[in-house]
Amino acid sequence: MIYTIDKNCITINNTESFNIAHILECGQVFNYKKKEDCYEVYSKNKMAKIYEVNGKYKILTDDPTYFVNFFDLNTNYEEIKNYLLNKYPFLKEAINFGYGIRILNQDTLEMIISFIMSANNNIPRIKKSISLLCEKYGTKMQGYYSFPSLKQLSKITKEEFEQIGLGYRSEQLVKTIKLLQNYDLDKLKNMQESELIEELLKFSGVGPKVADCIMLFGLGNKNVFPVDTWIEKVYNKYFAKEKQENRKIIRQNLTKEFKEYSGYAQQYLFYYERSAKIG
DNA sequence: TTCCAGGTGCATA
DNA sequence: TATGCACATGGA
Repeated sequence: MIYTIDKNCITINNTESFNIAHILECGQVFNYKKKEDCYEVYSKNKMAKIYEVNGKYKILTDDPTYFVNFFDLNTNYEEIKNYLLNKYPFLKEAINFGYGIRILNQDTLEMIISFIMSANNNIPRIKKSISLLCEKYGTKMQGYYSFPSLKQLSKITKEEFEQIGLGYRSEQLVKTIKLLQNYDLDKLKNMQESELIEELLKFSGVGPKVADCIMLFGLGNKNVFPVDTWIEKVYNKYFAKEKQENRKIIRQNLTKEFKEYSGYAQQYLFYYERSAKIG
């Protein structure tokens, strides 16, 4: 166990597989802010402040149980990293670089909305739009705004989405939110993978890559390997005998190789590749 | 100014 | 089923 809980504080005692910068900046989550002395992470209508104190982390929150699950604190990441390192030596640099990554268990609705916004977009801009979305349409909490509920989302017009910089994704968002009315999101948690992908693809703005991200970050499915522009670069660098641009084939090959470790391997590689490129 | 970003939808063959 | 193009926007 890497953590202990005392009232409103979770203490991370072992930081070998918990680094808040790695966790937040590896592209799986957009709704957080870096403050002078801590990070603030927002999820649904909850918030946690993460402080680094004497080489440990203190996570302050009104709902420790929620954030224990959110940060996936009951999963042993040392085992996962050792498995990957032993089987795939070429991952060494990526895992050493992002040693403190954990795959977050995020809210399904929030992931659907956020990753529709992410298509053909860049991370700083996605973060900005989501921050504005919460400020304008979420509920005012103590010192922050909640992510808008489905009811709040359903009142947002296409034009209003455009005003927070969402461009042509605005219409897709309106369509998807309409489809989500009277929709049981919990049923997604009990579906088999192939059936689940088919179901997610019914949402406007959700293609194969966004569906994979929703499954990985919002439904706990580690068997998927989202292939975006960065992973395409990685694939052609480490795996491909000849240049492969068909992302469907890239995904097939990677999931076949990494199986239930796909999601983890994907995050280490994505974070390393993107960080190296943008400095 | 041009290129690129956690791609998708749609028309066409 | 596979391919190719249009699509808003802003940072680098």
